[in-house]
Amino acid sequence: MQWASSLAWIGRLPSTAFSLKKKSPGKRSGESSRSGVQILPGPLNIEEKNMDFREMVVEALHAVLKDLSGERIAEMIEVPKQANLGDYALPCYRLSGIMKKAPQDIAKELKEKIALPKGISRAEVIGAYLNFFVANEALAKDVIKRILAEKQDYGKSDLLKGKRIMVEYSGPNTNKTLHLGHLRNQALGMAIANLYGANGARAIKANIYSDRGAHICKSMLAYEKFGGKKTPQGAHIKPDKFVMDYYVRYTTEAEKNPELEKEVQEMLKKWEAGDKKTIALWKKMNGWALQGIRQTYKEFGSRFDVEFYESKFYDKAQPVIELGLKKGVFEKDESGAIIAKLASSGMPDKVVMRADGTSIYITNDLALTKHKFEKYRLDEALWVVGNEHSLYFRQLFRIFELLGFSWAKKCRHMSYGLVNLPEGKMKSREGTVVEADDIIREMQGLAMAELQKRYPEMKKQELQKRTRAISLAAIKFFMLKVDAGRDFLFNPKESISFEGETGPFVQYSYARACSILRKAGKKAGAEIKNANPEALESEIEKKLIALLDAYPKTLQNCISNMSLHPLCQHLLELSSAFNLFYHEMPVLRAETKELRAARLALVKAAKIVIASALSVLDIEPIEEM
RNA sequence: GCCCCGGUAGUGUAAUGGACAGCAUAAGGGCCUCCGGAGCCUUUAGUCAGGGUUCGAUUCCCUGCCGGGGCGCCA
Repeated sequence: MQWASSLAWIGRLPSTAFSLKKKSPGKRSGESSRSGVQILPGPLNIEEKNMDFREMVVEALHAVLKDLSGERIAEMIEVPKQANLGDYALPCYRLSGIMKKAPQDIAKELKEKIALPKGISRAEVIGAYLNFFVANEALAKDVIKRILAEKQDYGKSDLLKGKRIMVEYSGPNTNKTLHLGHLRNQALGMAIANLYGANGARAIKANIYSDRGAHICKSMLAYEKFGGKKTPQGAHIKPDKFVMDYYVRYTTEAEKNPELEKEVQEMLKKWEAGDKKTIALWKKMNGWALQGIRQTYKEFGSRFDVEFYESKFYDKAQPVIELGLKKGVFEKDESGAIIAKLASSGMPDKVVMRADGTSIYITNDLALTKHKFEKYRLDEALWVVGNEHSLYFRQLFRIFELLGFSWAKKCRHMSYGLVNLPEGKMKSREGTVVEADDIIREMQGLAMAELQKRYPEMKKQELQKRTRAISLAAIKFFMLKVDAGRDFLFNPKESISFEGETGPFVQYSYARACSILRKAGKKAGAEIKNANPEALESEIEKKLIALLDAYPKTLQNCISNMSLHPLCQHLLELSSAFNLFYHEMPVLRAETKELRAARLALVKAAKIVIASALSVLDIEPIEEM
């Protein structure tokens, strides 16, 4: 949404390595001469090799619309929403503004003058659109051959080649268990890192443990007062949950006794001073929390290449603070607190260090971000953090700019909305939090029940393996299929029902494809190798092929918009199209040997693309459901 | 008070300013001697209100209404 225009160095993607770009250097879209656009019948000398159909259409149009740059034309080309309207279309409305003619007439004139390249079977005027139809055979052959040759690499690019991008996500507090919102965060973090990785970047997955500060002292204080010598092991409670119980205890006690707040501040001071007893308590409780949180990461499949701890960075900010004071970016106010003055940037001021000299959250980021860029030589740092912190990040990034750090412009906040539940709101500071562990367990239970119903004889090990894959797919896909910037409603029952727009639905389609290939027997490999995809002529097959063809474009769309949901939507369409194909078109018992081979090749291609897309989303494709 | 973000069928959601606003669920009607029915086909139903820009607005601008979030020592 508001971060859509980010990633400056990615910028607007050129329309698929458009080859005419070189021929019109420096000509920016929009400045092409208003008056002199004419339709000229032109000689056509289009090389067909290594050019996709879109480029062919653009070049053919460029030949008759010489006054418009190829880029400009490429911008105007659309893909019709209805398949029966063709594969590419040129809306002529904008041309009518330039050429002072009715758009319908322009479309007609273009149709007459244009020379169709091979591979484009026909052009048709429909309303004010000139629609192009790719020859079925050509598209089928091209797409399927390409997928079978490139395998998992199909659709991936080297757009981000050489870029080092750090994706920081999860960021748990070590006084609480992970909650439902963390699952969205982690699904997004892993998927965006995978997406960058698939397009050539070195994507570094990073975590920051917020393991010190006033909030941590609260659970420590409660344990000190009420915990005695209890341990998670003794109490048979998951260790992070055990720690959180004391945090909750603090909150209820503090309502009765506001004096506790002062004790917290005292404890924080002692902690920062390195008081032995306080540190020992902190180490003990923090160890418990980390142990429990990591267990949840393992369950959910969250992985990190680097782990940072606030406790190791909060006190490294002194040089940055001093630089800020020297440059006048920061000021000390009457109370002694250090303030970043941001009014001239149109933002509220921001306290960067408390009056008593202790650190707050931003103090850590001041030091850690510098460390990230210097040590990891990043081209971009991304923070996957909820959108309630968007002002915080605007302030943080602005401070970096004011301090004159060269990398200030390479910081991005990937924000996301709240996860709501049917029963009510999901907020981390209210009592109604839904714990990640509970959600995962609930989903596993439902997945397992479904599997046991279907396969009562299944062995325990296999059952557990599938349960895990399916339940995680249900959660992750549900989290990723909607626009990250928006709040959305997570409906456990719906995602568990395995009907509709769900991860398991996609997995099921994949399993069906695998099943066909398995049953095709040993000769299938040879059949596919020698297959002639041009035999695929039905509308159903064509639709499926078109979606396979559009996959690379969807991936690029995801990168330029920093979003994952278009990929999920594409995957749903692809799965639906595959299921329809599966239902209507016999493969193993196809009418002819040629058709059988061609359809096997199509199934293989669909299988490859589904698996590849799922792996970007960090969802496991399974051969059997 | 100021700032940011939302408002699309009963419900959940999609749509670089373009064709008939897609999809899923729910509700109704169909399809298993046939490669896995966790599937497929089909019917009903929607852009908060009012202005503006545009050939064209769910999309951009303004106003209002409703909802969410944020605003110097909480993460």
